[in-house]
Amino acid sequence: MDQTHDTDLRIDHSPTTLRELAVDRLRQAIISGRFSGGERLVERTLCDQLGVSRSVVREAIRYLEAEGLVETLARSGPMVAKLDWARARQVYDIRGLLEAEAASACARLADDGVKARLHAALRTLEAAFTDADPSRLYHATTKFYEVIFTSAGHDIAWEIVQRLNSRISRLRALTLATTDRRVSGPAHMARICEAICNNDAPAAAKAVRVHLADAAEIARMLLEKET
Amino acid sequence: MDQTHDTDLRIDHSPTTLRELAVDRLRQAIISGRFSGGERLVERTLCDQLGVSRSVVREAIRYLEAEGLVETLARSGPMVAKLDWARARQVYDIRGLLEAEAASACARLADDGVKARLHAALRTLEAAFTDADPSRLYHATTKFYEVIFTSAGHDIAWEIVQRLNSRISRLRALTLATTDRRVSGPAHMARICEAICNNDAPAAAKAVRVHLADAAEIARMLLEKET
DNA sequence: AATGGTATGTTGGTATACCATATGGTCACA
DNA sequence: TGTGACCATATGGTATACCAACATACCATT
Repeated sequence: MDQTHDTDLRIDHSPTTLRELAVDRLRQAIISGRFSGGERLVERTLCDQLGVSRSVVREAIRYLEAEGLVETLARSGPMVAKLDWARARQVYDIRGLLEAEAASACARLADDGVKARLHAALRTLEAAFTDADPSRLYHATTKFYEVIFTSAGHDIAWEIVQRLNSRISRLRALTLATTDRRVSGPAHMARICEAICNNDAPAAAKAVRVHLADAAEIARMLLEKET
Repeated sequence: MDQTHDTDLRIDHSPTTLRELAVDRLRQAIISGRFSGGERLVERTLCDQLGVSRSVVREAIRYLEAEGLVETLARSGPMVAKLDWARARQVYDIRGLLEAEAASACARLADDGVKARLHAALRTLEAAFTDADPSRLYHATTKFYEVIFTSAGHDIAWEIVQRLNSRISRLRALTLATTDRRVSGPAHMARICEAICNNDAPAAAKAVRVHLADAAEIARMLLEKET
């Protein structure tokens, strides 16, 4: 709250380059399933679709390649990275480690401001769930975790989790949509929120692990069914 | 050993693109301290130094940017990412989680082949230590962990750890060099190796955590001393 | 039908041109 | 002397054109 005073009257220079836009668009297109796994990404086609030049497209692809969303085959060019259960399982395991740790730290540190933001995120999440709005639910879930990670000071872990999430984004969208079978989604989140608001670190970590184990189980069934 | 028969007379198509080479060179230059943290990376200068065109340099920079080694400021261009203790601490924490989990899994799964490779890696590590060869020590340590992660099937976690390691590479080189104060380096590794070879998962995880706590402590002192 | 050549498409690599912006300096003027 | 206008330079961002290598599909010859 003290250094904001410094940056307060700073001009919001936001020169969002074309490249950043292209990265976002492409990432979103992959995440949303617009491009399916294994699909080739032909540079010049993307130039037309995005309305930018090859330089921009190529640099965007390099970025997404380093993110793990795109893999470039030797002489065949870039394609959307494929996802099998062996890899997805690893992603869920790593998320479990990082998110449990973050929730634990958050529970130890949470003050009233954090708790308020967490409750707010939970409310929009529940609203999105009752409205059956997948996109809002997706973003609300992300926001919920963002509060946990950033208030715990785990910036880098949050970067990693976001990257992992975009890799399994299709699965994530599916699991979020499949939660009609159980009331798991918001119920799990509510338990996480409750544990953090009670400053109960072990309970928070446990609640996160339960939620992720559940999500991973749903993901496994989805993945093994479709192959 | 059986599929090598298939690929034996296969031409070793190594289409290492200029871009990959550029990425490796730049990464190595940053890791080795050739470019220090905060230093600007002027594109056209890099073109001359690397002997490639701007396209290649720019794409390489995008890759390293996504890796977290380079950050691009709004209208000032790319620069080598800086590292403070707040971020380094997070990196050590995350490494602790991932490496402990990997060592644990490795200890559960390790068969004779894994144990042999682990011992081999440990021997070259110890040799590099007695020879006081920092570069070999660095690579041997990396190799040691690579055996642990890959034999545990934690490919993705290994990717993440490697990325984190390149971020703190300067620190890592320093901590590896500073271990004359204690005999910690290879001694810790030996204990990790021993626990895994005894298939003692909890001991392996604990040994990893001890080693990392030690490394983090050295890193903290180094970082706070130089600022 | 098998073989060998050919055409096309895609990519990697490069060079170059143009524009916008930031920076720093110079110079005229108050 | 200080101030503001102005310009030159450096740099990043973007677009475009070109070429070579390679893979794939297709076609012709035997």
